[in-house]
Amino acid sequence: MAVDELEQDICGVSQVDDEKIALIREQLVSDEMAERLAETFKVLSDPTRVKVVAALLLGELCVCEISEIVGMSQSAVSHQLRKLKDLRLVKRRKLSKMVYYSLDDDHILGLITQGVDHIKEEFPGAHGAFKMRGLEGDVDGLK
Amino acid sequence: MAVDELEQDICGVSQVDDEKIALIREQLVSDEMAERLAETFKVLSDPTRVKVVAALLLGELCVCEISEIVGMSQSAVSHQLRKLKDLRLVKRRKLSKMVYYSLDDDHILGLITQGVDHIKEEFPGAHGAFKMRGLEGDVDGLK
DNA sequence: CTTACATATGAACGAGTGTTCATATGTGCA
DNA sequence: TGCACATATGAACACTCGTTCATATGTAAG
Repeated sequence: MAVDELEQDICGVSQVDDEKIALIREQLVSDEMAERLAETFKVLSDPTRVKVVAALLLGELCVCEISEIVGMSQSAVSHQLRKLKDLRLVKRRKLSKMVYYSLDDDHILGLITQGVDHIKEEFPGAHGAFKMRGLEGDVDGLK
Repeated sequence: MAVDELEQDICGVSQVDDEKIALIREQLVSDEMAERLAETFKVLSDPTRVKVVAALLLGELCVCEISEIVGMSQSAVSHQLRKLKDLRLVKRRKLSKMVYYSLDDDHILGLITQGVDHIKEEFPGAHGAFKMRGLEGDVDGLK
């Protein structure tokens, strides 16, 4: 297309450049989609929540179990689980007094896996430096 | 295993429960990995940066082009590109005065795709409500 | 109705984030 | 050397976020 050939064009307000910009804007994600994507990634942008999600990759857990696993207060975990639930990363199952949490769909595993792969690519020689237990053994088998 | 059978155990400080917790902690991602994953997702947790990345999915672009496409000041875009570069989501190529940015590896496309799929799953009937231009046409073909 | 336990929630504090504005760096051209 | 342009950067502001603490809700047992 003409757009590809014009890639070397001077940046600024030339007419051809405006056409290229307009063409890309048409193909771009909508504002609403960009916002929803950002929200989804934001809920995974905290080490605590990543650990919670990683723990749930291994199976269903109740709040106090998660609390002990990630080494944080029950209140903090409950707050974070609410955010994970609001963005539909996890779902709840009540059983008497307890509430069991689990992953809502399997795109979550896909996200974590892509993230791990990206980090592996960043540091190709560091496969042994980081311990990625649960992400290259049992869980990878769940794919 | 015995761990699976004990899932109904009372939460708290019982000995069997402690064993289950210890077992999961062993399989869990390390603190360092959780932190690196969170960092990676954090850089995608802003709508502006998502749009920048989405634009770069369509090809290499210079700063002022990105600036016009996402409708933000050159300074703001430059700040964000720095964060994307620090986390190795994008790379630079200098050509005379201009600096061209492009995606660093193709796990980025994987992350965006997984995110979009997750959102589609959240709202199964809303495929037409959100416009995901560039993510179900040309770019999907790049997979 | 109490008591005990699991979980949820609201207020509040410190830490961090994204933008703007002004300015600096660096390149090409006259 | 001087100017114009593309990009980068530092300071500062309003705003958001994650945790803690105290307390509320809900459930089972005595």
